Amino acid sequence: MLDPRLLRTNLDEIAKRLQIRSYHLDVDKLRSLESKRKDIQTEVQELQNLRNVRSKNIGQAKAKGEDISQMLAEVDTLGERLRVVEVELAALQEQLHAIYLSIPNVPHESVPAGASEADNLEIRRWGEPKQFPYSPLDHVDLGEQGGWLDFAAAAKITGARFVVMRGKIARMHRALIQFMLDVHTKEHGYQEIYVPYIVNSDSLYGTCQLPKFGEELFALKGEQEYYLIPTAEVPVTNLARDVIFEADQLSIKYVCHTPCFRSEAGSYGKDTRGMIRQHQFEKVELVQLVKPEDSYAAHEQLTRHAESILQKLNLPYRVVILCGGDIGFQSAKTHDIEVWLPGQQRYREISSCSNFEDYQARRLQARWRNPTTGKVELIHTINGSGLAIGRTLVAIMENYQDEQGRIHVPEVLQAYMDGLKIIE
RNA sequence: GGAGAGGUGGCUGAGCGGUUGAAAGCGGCGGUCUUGAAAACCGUUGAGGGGUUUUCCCCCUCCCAGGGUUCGAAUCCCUGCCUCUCCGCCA
Repeated sequence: MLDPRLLRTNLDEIAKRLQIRSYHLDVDKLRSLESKRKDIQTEVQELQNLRNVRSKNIGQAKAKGEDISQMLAEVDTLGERLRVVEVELAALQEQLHAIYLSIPNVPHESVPAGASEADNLEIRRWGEPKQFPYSPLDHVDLGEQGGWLDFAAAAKITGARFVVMRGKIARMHRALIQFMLDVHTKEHGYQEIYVPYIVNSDSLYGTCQLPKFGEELFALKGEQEYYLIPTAEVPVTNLARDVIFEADQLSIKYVCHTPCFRSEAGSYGKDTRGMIRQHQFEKVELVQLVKPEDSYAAHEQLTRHAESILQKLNLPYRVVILCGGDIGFQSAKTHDIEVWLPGQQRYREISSCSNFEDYQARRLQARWRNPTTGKVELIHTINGSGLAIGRTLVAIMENYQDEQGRIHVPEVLQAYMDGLKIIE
């Protein structure tokens, strides 16, 4: 959520900056609602004040043993009038709040304009896509041929967009999780954290999956309103909800492996083949909670941390800045890391690293005590995948295949697989 | 699942329905004292919002959450959530 005070004072400028993501802010409507709000709120507060003063007087008179029936009569109609305007104010504030929740974050000045993926700005490339002397297979063919990936079995057990993995590939999938957690904890200074995979709706509002993106979530049946997490971002970032940090506690760096569950509503017909887009997948997530002044340096650093995994696995990739039309709702700036997939002959997203500035923190009421101002202020939140496990497995299978359909194990993973060099 | 107890400020912990946003203690911050530190003493110390072109002041809201009773609720009544103790069950 954006700062309501800023929306009041700098409305035109915010509207202008939101145009970069092709978002139209109804400035006139907001202005008129705000001025109505101000009038009614003033009236409510004046009436409340009157009530408080009179009630206090009644109390004092009663204590002295005076007759209070006259005073009670005076206060008679006040409550009714107050109730009416209070209801009116609540309705108005709810309306305003709903609008505030529907306004996306203001993009950082370095975010390029653009309508779609095609306008994203490539900022660097690492590694060279390998030239195969034959036509390389994609992971689906490789996986089914080797008996490692079984989409039919998953479809029987559950349905579309699930997978069953077997044998050494299942083992490598597990190894990837251990490997990434080790790198981020030992080399990058993240604290490993284990969290619930089921969350309540407060948490989803906190990180802005609700109310706008509820159709992406799997809700659980039962007495409680519970949801499966779509990403570790939800439970991990919500650790900061309603917390006021001391300056010396920041920055906080968490790394967390969880499964992720996404309904993928609205992506019908997209990536229907293979493991690229599943309802259930594993991810190692990086989350940083930082002081505002540190957030862009931290965002860059976190992106590099995610990249380092691909470098260690020797997988070619590129990094792009998402343009205004492609950037996520709550993000001020997002780097996508895209890995080279020989089976598709193109770069595909394997990590998305975003700086939300104070947009999430405002919803979460995640704050810190700023010693220079002496005030309680919002922190900045940053997160990114480090990396998506399923897609990493796909990238390894496709990049490390040989002509016999075998998969060579990347060197850094061999220690996690009893020294195994080739999966066949 | 059954039976009890409880949720108050950074922490501990008071709080007959009426100057209680909340006693007291601890902690934090500032000061006095000291060569320095400790101790002692003095002062100060919650959050959110609105008004006011505003380092001054005024007002409103918040004592788990949501409803209700009342002129007036931290205090009374309902519902929910959470925590603790005991019993049962269980990976």
